[in-house]
Amino acid sequence: MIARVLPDVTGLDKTFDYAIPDDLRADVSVGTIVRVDLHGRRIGAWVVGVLDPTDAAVVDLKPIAKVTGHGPSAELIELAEWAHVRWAARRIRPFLVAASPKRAVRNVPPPNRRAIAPAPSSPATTDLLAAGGGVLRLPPRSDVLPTVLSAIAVGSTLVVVPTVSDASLLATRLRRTGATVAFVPDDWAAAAGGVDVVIGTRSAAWMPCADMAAAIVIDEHDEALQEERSPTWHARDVVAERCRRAGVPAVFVSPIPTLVAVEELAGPDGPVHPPPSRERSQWPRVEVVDRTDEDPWKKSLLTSALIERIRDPQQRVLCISNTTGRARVLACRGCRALLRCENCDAAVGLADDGRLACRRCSTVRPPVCQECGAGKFANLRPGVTRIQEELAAAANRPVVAVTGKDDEVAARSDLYVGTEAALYRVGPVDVVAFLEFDSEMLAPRFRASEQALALIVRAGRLAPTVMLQTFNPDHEVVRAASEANPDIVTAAERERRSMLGLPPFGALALATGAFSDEVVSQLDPDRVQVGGDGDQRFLLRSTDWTTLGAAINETTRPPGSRVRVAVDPARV
DNA sequence: CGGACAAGCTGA
DNA sequence: CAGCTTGTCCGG
Repeated sequence: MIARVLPDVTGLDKTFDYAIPDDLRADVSVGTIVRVDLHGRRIGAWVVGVLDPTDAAVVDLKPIAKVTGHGPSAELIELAEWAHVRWAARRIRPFLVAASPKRAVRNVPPPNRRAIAPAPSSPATTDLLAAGGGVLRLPPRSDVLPTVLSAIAVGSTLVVVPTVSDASLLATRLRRTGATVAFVPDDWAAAAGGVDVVIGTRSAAWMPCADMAAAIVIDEHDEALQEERSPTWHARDVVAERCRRAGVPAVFVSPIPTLVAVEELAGPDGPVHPPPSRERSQWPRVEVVDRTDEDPWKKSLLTSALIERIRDPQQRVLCISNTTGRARVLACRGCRALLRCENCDAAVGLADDGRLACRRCSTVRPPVCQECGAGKFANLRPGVTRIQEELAAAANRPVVAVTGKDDEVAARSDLYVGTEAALYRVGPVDVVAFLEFDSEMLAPRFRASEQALALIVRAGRLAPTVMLQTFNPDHEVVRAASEANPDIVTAAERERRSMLGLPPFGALALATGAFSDEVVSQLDPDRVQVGGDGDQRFLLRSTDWTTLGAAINETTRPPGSRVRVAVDPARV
């Protein structure tokens, strides 16, 4: 027999045929990780096909040198081939690396499943699984354990969770119920053998799950589910396609399902959710501080409502302020309106030439207020140090600045200030206050609304009360959060994106880096529309992901080019 | 990717 | 023309 092999070598995306020696015959099948001699060196490789000798024209084949161990199943190799078009990856290798064990796995243990399945406790999940899967909307402060237990009742379940800490916490709780758990990628072998639950972060989408009967993606809206390096694959989409191919139901759980999930993964009736009163009870209390009555250029970010909170020594408060690397937010001195793009409604900043420029759609207009025609503006964005000083003075207690670099917040305090990264560094508090929520909500990115709502969800898990200081109290994000009704954002997003042909109504990619212009010029204009977005920065649009990915993969890269293609970028 | 080999450049 | 660099090709 002959093994067709893909080398685990960067820059070599080509298959080679090797003879399978008789003594290795039983150990070699599609997915096996082997070592072979190629061009004078011994390299690792995946077996991607096993052929009959009559199929191969070549006679003189070298033998496989050694069998390293088990690797991704044939189904996952096919999924990798799909993903390489879906995310316009030049090579299949990164996906096979994601699907392979970190260390050689010689033996796969026998199945280890709990004899009696734990009682299902989420009827909604049971119904969704029976209906072939869908989207389950569970409020921020609810527990996902019943959902996973209901899935286990059906059979082996693959569970994807955005963060390591949440995944290991859930794994521990699942073990306590008596379920057998493989925490991947560490327990790759156990997962391949067969357990009740295979659980892990993003990469779990590529992990083995013997006799998979269901898959659950937790916090489908979370950006951590997308790989930030190219290829920018998204665990939600990988799991959806994997389950579709396997004929297995998948449930996507989130307090705020993305428009992509609602349109593509939910049933015709949309996401399944608890009755509004119950959903509302597990959302944080959202306190909207309307700043439109203030003088935006005179007043600091400390509103009277906030000062009242931080002066209360019983209250642990985390203040979130975005100061670094953000577009400036301007307000009109005449009518106090926030300056917005006339084309797409995003907040606009002052460009170097003195005109107003939108970073979302690149529309430029003269420095004139869209509401009253005045030409004088106030910059609404002070620095973080000043905020810290102001907070300390107003609260009359020390303020800890949570900076990006500290792993742990050193000083124990009850009053913190930081950027949104602080939401992942500070423990439970009483209040999370977004000092300038407009910079999140109106950020010049097409997913800004969903991302702003995600911040409220994150904050709502740290604190029972979330404060939003805003000049736009009627904005869809503010209303959705206060009313605990994510449909408000979904409806607005659906209208906007279907009009602009943005995902899920079209395919989008961002090409950056040296020689991007040369690569982009090769794209077939009938299939891909190219928009310039600055020097060596191009937005690529198409009708669907397959067309876009195939067209990008057909391009050739000139030597020395460092072109990065981000398909379905989270932040443009 | 990395080895092999060819073609091009340099200096004595 | 040896000795070195640079570029292109190819591997089973």
